[in-house]
Amino acid sequence: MNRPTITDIARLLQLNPSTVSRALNNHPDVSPETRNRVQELAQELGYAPNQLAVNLRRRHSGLIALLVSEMNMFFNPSVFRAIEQAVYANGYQLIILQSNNTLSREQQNVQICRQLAVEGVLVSLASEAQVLAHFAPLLDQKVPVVFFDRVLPQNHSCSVTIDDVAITRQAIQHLAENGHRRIGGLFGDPNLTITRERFRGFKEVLQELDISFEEQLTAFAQDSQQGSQKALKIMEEQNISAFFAMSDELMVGAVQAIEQKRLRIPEEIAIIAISDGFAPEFYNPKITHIRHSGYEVGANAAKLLLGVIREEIKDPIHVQLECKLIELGSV
Amino acid sequence: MNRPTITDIARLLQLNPSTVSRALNNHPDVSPETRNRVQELAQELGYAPNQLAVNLRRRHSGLIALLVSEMNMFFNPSVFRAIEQAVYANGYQLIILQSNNTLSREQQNVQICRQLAVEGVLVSLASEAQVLAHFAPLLDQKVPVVFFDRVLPQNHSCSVTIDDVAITRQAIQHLAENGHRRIGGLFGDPNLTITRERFRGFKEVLQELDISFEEQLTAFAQDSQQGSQKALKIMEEQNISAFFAMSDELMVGAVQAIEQKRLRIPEEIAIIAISDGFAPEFYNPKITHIRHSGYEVGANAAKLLLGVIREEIKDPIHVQLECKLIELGSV
DNA sequence: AAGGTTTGTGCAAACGTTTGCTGTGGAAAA
DNA sequence: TTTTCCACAGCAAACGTTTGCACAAACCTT
Repeated sequence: MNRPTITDIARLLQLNPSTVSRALNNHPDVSPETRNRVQELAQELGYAPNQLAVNLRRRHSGLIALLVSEMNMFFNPSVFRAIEQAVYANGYQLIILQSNNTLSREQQNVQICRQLAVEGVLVSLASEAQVLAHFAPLLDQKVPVVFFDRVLPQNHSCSVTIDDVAITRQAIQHLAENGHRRIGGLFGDPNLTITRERFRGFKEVLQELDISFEEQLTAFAQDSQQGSQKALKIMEEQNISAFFAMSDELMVGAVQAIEQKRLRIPEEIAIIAISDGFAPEFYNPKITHIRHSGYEVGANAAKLLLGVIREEIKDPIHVQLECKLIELGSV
Repeated sequence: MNRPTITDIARLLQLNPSTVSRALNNHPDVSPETRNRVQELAQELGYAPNQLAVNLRRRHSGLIALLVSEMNMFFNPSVFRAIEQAVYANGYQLIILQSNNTLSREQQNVQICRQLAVEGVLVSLASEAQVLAHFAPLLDQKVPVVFFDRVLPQNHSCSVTIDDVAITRQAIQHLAENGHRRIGGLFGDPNLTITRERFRGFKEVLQELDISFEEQLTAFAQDSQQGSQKALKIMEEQNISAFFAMSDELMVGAVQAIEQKRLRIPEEIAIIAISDGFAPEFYNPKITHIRHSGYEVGANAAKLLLGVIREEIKDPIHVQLECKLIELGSV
């Protein structure tokens, strides 16, 4: 037999499908005897409800979507792990949609969310997205949306971020306390708010510390390889005693460049990064960093989303996570 | 108005829902004039088909499931990227289910696949899974399943793997050609077939090379940190001139240990690994490795699965990917 | 013993589509 | 003119559930 349905069970037991449905859902209206007969047969036939039909009838999908720019090995895996755990623990399924950092793909993904009637959406924006208009189809339908990590300031939904300026200040101050005054800065995609904010923080704190900001000591790079090249260039053309890397990817690039020049960390050049905490362990000495936990981000984003779905959260909440300085090596 | 349906459009245009459906699907039976009227109104109302209803009616879900043991930063991201791309390009949605390496969770995930009526399943087994019985509910319903990476030898579905013995031979031979005869071996979870095969290959090739196998030169570790500890122990207690690491994770662990002992690569100790190719770039000199491309694995697995779904592939195909030696530093 | 309440079950509609069949009007063919 | 055919649209069933309502039988009240 093909996959058995409620109707099959009803026919075999001379019952009405509705009774079978109630029996399977432990509805109090059905007699214990009938309930048992139904459940036993269901077990025997290996019955599993057709979730498609259930969802259609119940007008929800049990789906939560994760919209993410791309898979990368640094930040994402721990975010995913946290989200998947929370989503699973609450009986939802997670579907993952990538935008590859393009706006068009992000728009498509929003459409897909609508079509699948997802009940909530977690978003880390594509770098091309400079405005949130393309989320209107979801927001109009009151589909809960939570933005995390890569967000835009003007969003009216919940969000999970960190205080980029403060975190950068923390990093640079730590370098300054250790006597560094010529600090190279490695930054990511300048289209991202996180990049712009961290860059702004970088300039601000230098000013506070009475260090003049020199553009030639900074660089923007899209990936670790490019980061490595730009770090190399800075080291060759400028005189710096430390690097600040705004992400794991750029930290790796910087270390690569430093090792290529056969400089010792931290004696000849120091490095500090904003990091999820895993990659800094790869090296010896381990890299001092400000811990920006992807797991925490994911867990908080999921928690907010579930709160909004359950209507426990009515108004947008903007969570800013605390970030701690993790001293693993001297700088 | 709430999300508009086909029936809404039909009512507004004084048409039958079936005509609207056909118009939207460009069915030839509907006049160009009607088609235009329908499509214009649909556009105006922002109509998007309810995929739940479509799927129920069409008796398929448009879903492909990815069952994976856990998120880790090394192998998985590139596998995911490849799979997501292929799945998306073919109009399916990807849902991701983690087992956390437990059998019970993997069983649950199989049930979820059934309930959601997924049309295909890609599986990298949990380490606890020593038998494939729990996939019977899917296989009985003729749901296409493709196993990749972490597989069991007795599977009767398609699979994508590498020749673990051959690849290990390649690595060790390369070390031997460079004069290494005392080689430490770092291996992963011994419950996994890949681990056992690579370990077997390790022993076999040593024999072929007339090097006696010494158990104390090898270790099994679950993660990079444990790998690092065990590598340290081997270096301290034994006299070796090179390490073989069977995965990126263990390579990182080994390098960590080597750097901790302040040994130079490759002058004082060499290292070779089986790797996706990304992490070896972190270091300087870069790590020579056998390239086991996660992207290739994902792409091939997805291609096989789509082939089976489209019924282009009838009989189980077992793909064994070629792996190339990538010499980045001398060993 | 008549009325009221409870208990268990069935009926049918609904969720939003798709699709085989039927039916109509008009054009083309005889 | 009559027949044949075709283009177009509607009807209704189906996908597998859930659920409000109706209803019968059995059980309590007075």
